[in-house]
Amino acid sequence: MTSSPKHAQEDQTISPQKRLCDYCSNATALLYCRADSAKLCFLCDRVIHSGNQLFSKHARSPLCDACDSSPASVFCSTESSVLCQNCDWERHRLSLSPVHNRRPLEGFTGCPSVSELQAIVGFEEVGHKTLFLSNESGGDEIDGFSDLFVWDPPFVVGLDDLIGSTDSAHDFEAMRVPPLPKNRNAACGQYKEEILNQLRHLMKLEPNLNCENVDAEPLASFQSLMPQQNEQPERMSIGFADNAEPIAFPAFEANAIQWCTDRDEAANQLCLPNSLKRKYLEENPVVPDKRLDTGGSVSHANDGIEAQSRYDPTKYEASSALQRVAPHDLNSQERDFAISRYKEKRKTRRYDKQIRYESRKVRAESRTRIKGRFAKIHH
DNA sequence: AAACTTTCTTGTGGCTATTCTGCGG
DNA sequence: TCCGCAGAATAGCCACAAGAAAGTT
Repeated sequence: MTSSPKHAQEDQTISPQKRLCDYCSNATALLYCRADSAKLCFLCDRVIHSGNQLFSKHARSPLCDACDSSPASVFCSTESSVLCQNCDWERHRLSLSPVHNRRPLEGFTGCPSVSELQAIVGFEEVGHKTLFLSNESGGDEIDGFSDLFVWDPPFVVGLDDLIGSTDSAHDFEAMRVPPLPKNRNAACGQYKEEILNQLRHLMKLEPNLNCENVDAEPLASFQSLMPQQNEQPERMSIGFADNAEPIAFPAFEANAIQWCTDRDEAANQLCLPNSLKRKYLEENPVVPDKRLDTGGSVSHANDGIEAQSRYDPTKYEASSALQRVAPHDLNSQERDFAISRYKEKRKTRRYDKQIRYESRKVRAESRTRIKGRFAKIHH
């Protein structure tokens, strides 16, 4: 490890001016709403997205600690930062030690209560009482919660680990049950204090603002959406592979928080509009490297489910990524770089067809056709 | 600057023709 | 090694509402 959290924080220039809430232009923005293309503080997020059921469907994510302008999708516990995919890539690509502890970050929709917001940003074990106590004492106890944000990622044996195993960077303990994180969702990045401050502020206003009767059973609405803990070792062992069975999410309910991850259908419908994903993929420097990306036979791999059934993408991609880049052509650093890039790219890959506009799909399905082609409708 | 109108571009699914792949003679 | 066949995979076509962009008031 070349960059400790402290070091990372020194590198990080926290700039409140850049993070001003787009709505009130006053508070520090902590969330990003893709649908609104807006940076928002907790309060404005609440105000805006409790307005009606349609708005409440907007998927929000933590704001990237690095660029302050994009939705974060990765939490790096080594740097204690939440990062968007671009920044995550930039940072960890250049890092000489690519084994920072990172994990996908989950967004949310709906109109979360303070309790749920606590859970979302990783303060679920803090509790209301402690939150107020912390407030009364000026918030200096924030560091007292620091252990809540520590999560030692488990050593597990997955394909990715095996790919990188030749550099003997890992000491595998096959079959070892990974320790569960103290606070699975702790991912508040560099703005812990601001998050706590705004949570406290929200809590004071909660009786007036609460758009749901969730506090009767705080957290219940989204805890039920979380993977069972006893599933975690298995999920971990597959390294969040894209071809993993998606989590079965309940149907969307306007006021229920929906956890979004990159690996399930809900994520692609709620978290990141396909247009944005496409745009991101086009702009993201992660993607274009001819040596890795121009496998002709792979070019249609994301066209449909059929493609998925044709081969095991994990096995194929892993082996082909290494085969196409002949090992003897690369030194170990380049190889690590290529592999880490492959891993990053795989995180965002989807194999099922993505529908950008459901309304167009509905219309297309109901349109008259002649031999499969759309037919003119004569009025 | 905001509201409104017009023009241009995009995305959607079922079918078919074409291309690719594997196998046996 | 070449050829033919069968089956699988892929590309392209179609119309038009929705969305985006540009222009006007």
